[in-house]
Amino acid sequence: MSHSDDFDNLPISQRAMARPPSAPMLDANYLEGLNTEQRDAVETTDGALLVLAGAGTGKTRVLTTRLAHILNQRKAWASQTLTVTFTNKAAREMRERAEKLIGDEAQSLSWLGTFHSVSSKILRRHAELVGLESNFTVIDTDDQLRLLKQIIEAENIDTKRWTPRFMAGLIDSWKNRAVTPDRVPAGEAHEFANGRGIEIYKTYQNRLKVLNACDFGDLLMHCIAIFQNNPSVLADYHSRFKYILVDEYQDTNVAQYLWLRLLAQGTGNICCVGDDDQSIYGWRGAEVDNILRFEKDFPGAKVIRLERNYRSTAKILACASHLITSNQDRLGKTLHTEDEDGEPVKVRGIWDGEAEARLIGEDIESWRSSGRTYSECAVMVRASWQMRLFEERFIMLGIPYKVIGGPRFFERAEIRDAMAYLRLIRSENDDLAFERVVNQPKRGVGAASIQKVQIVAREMERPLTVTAEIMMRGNEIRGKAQSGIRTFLNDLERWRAQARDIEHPRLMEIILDECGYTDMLKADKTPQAQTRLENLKELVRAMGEFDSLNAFLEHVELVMDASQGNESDDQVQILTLHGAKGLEWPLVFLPGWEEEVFPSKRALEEGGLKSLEEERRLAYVGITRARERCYISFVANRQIFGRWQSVMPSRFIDELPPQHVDAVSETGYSTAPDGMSNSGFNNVSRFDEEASFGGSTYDSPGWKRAQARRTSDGWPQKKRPPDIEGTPRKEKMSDKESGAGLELGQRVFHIKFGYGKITQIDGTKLTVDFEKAGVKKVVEKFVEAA
DNA sequence: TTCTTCACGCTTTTT
DNA sequence: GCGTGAAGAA
Repeated sequence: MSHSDDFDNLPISQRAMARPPSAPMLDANYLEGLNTEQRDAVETTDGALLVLAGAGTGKTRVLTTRLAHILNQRKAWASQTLTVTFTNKAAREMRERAEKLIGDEAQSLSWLGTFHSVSSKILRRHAELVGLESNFTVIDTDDQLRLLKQIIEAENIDTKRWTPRFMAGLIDSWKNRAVTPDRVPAGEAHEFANGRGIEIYKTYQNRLKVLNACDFGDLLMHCIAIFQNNPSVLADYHSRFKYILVDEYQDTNVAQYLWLRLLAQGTGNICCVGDDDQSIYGWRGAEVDNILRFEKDFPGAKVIRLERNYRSTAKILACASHLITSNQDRLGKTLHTEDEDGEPVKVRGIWDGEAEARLIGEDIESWRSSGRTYSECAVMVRASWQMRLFEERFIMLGIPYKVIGGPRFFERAEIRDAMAYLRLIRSENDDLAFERVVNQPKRGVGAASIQKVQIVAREMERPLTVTAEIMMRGNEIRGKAQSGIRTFLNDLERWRAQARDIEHPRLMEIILDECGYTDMLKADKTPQAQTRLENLKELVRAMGEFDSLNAFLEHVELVMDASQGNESDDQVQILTLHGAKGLEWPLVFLPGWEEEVFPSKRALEEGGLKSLEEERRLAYVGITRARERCYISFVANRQIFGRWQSVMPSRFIDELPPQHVDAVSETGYSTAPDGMSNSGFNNVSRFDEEASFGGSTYDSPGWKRAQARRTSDGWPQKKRPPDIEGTPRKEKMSDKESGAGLELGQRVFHIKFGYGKITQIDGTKLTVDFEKAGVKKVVEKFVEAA
């Protein structure tokens, strides 16, 4: 992105001219307004430093000010600092804020970016060291899955039983831990098709090399390999990077940790900023351990805690802090504020999801009519399926809203198709792109014909495009497929020629029109076709912002988010808790706090205690997003995947400090059937009387339908297909019988009852003395060592 | 080859 | 409840 690359590469004389001695020192007033700890974190520039920055303690400010301070103190040129973030958004924000502090010099922060973009930049300089060319492509998940599917099928393994997705997950988890094919632990090798996973991993890596491609994990893996095997290259980066800054350190995985450690060995000047209580990406390989172990990994490291919160009212903060103390694995911080108490956090029990959406809609309307704005409100859910209800309700009420983090622009099918055409123009080696669009739009080239070409291509070791051309000449393909491939190849040839003297956005239009894609969408009368056409127009527009086709393609591969405009619109934000990190609103709604929804059922089944703690951190993140008001709610009945279920309030609700909470029943929770306890919620709202309101109160159609589906025990019928033998599946907590490996007197954890000590063992039956309930209970399942 | 039908399975998300 | 993906039918 930045053009003025490295000062390091300039002769000293030119460096001096590039930056005259009279360059104004920044006013030191950028340090003003920082508290003692923040200032300490900014000024401790040398050595290893861990900044434990709690929610709302000014983390980004410290990071950017620190960067400015290093430059201002003339400790390094901008190009000698390395700053890594996780998302493009965070990188963009850092750059913008740095620009405000140091002006144009921020342009020279050429090593500020995501782990992946920095890695890709490094890798392009040394690609030959790992057998790639410097113009390698970065493939995304979709291409990755199709590639894996081919490989697994070629190995004659049933792709239904051993899905490419599962294999992709394994490869991902290996790459997250920087595990190369020859280092896969024996135990994990058996997880896929009786140990053939390693073979597939190897073949996959080889295929990538042939395609001159990388997946996202490879960007880091290859860098690590280069550093480890080429001391001179590493030494070069050691002298280059005088200061290293890392954002969101709690989200680093093992590979990223190794990457950082290799680079930090040089000067030892590394500053990591993070918050162990906000680590919510364990499921994609993040290791909280990295932050917990920091002082061991970097001996002599200093740790600074930022505990003064500038965001939330005292009551909101008290709720969040109290909740998170239920977690065992933490470094421990005590957030405090000098803000006023504010309103207590409101906890509401509601009849069902529709009533919940109605109520929140009303709250937002009254917030708005009291002179506040929609954009000051956010609804944060655990899973994206929960968003639908709110969207429907907001549409009905005419509340403007915006869903954050919906389907990504560059992941839409039509955009990916268009991109595939461009990739084929760029390089005839792009087999994945060829497969994607030979028959898109339909040219009568079916699976059978494509397979024919693939077989020959493999034998000749040539790309599909070239092979197809040769087969055409040899008349080896007949019928519809013949003419289809013929026109496809001719078109490609023509477009390639045109690419040389036509502006690339115009070329895109020509391709889409001539290949029949536009016509195909125009003929399609479904409403989606219209939006697809508009998306393609947007793509053409976006291409105009880049100098060349290559520049555009390279950008898209790493920065998969289209910058969305009109941020200034006054809209309520609907987003997932994961999407909310780093953001804040005056008014925050946290609906859906029910057991098995939040904490999510899958998380508990698969990850046990570790996941439960992560879910709790998610709750913590949610509450701490609120500045002024926080509304938590749960329902008695919820439709999940179209099935009605009675649900229990989330355990997290009972973990809130009662003195800071205002608990209310809004819609007859107290009269809920199916033996639901009323949990002390006795108020009755107007919805209870107004069954005609349109939602599903007691005698609404929705409720009747739900009743009809219920079996005699009050639970919905479930169709449970028999488990297929051999189906890969992680061990569920619910399948784990207790007793195995547990001893008398051992401290254990139970998903429902919490911590306790085993007082008696009788086969699989354990008698456990639970700390919380203060009761002895006999339990058979859901127990694990604490 | 393409159209139709049936079964499955389904957090979270970035790069 | 909905979209995907594979097997069978035209």
